[in-house]
Amino acid sequence: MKREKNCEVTELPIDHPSRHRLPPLLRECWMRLNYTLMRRLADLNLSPDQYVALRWLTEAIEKGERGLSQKNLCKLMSSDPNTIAAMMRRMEKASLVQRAKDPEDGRRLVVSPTPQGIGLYTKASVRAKALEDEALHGLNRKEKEMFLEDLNCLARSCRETFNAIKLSQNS
Amino acid sequence: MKREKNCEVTELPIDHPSRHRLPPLLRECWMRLNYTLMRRLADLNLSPDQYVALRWLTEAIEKGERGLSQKNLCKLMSSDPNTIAAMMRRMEKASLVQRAKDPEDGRRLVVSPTPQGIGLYTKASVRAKALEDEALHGLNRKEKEMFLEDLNCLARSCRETFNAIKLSQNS
DNA sequence: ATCAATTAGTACCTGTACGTACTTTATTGT
DNA sequence: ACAATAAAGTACGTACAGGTACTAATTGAT
Repeated sequence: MKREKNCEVTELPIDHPSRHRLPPLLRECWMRLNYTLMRRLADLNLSPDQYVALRWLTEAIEKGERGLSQKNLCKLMSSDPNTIAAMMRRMEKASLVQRAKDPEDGRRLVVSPTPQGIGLYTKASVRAKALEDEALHGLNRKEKEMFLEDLNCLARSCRETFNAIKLSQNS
Repeated sequence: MKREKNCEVTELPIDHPSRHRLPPLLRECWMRLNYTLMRRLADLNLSPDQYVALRWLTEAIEKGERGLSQKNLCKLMSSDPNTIAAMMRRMEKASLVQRAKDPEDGRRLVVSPTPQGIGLYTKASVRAKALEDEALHGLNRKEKEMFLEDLNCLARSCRETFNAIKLSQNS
């Protein structure tokens, strides 16, 4: 039965401009969704990012590949070599993944999930999928489909501006 | 004239499941949009998060308030007290904001932007808005409107699950 | 009026995002 | 064949995300 006594700012007014602007909405969705998943995976000692990495690695194994290079993980996770390297080091220490030099290319480290890592991924994926459904429960099937379509379109635009920057850096 | 010789994984296949799943799409949009803004604000020595903070602070001043408490900033930015405190400390050192004890409540620190901070925000906001338009250029006016509507709905769901977790923590 | 509970903020920790500068291994142009 | 280039990782630094544990100020219940 708690009340805000000195209610400075609690909720955004329904007509606040931020309700119609992309960056604040996107930020809020991502932050809260990520935070919620973090809390729901906390007992597994798995962060959302580590979960995503395990997903890509497990799928690669299922497709019959030996694993993924860290570079590949960077691209798939829209991340950065440094970030991935640090994460893989932690995950290797936690026995969730293994790393081995690629015999075909001595520069590459091929990362693969351990059985333990795959098991953890399986457990976590149930919760992650449930959360996704909860987040989208306000939209009906048709709306959901269109929304994801638009989001995909947005992702494409973001990829383009992103690539434009990345290319201009090597000049 | 660069080519990938050993093209392991470059682009996601057009029918990959990730193209229709919320978390990967949301992650990609947010990461890339944020990264792009970061690069475009780099010469101003302003991070995307600091830009967002300046936006809330400047708007508060324009509405005639003295500023915002750090707690308020937390809520508005869907962030965390620790994160905000550290950011405000950095921004105070950079003379972008001032902090003063609230005479009405000795616990609170009221943060307000300096003239310099407001000036920087004004410069940055032009670039931020341009980026937003670029990101959404693939959607027409009607689609854009509906998309933001749905995103708002998603944000509401995320707020609810988020609040559920926050409340259960104090029990 | 007092004392327990709540609230705002801090200190210090781990983990993620990304920058620059570097090593090692592969590839390419001549 | 060999020097220049490029690619994959790493080391180390700063900024953000959030945890626990703490201080100090305020509120509320008795």
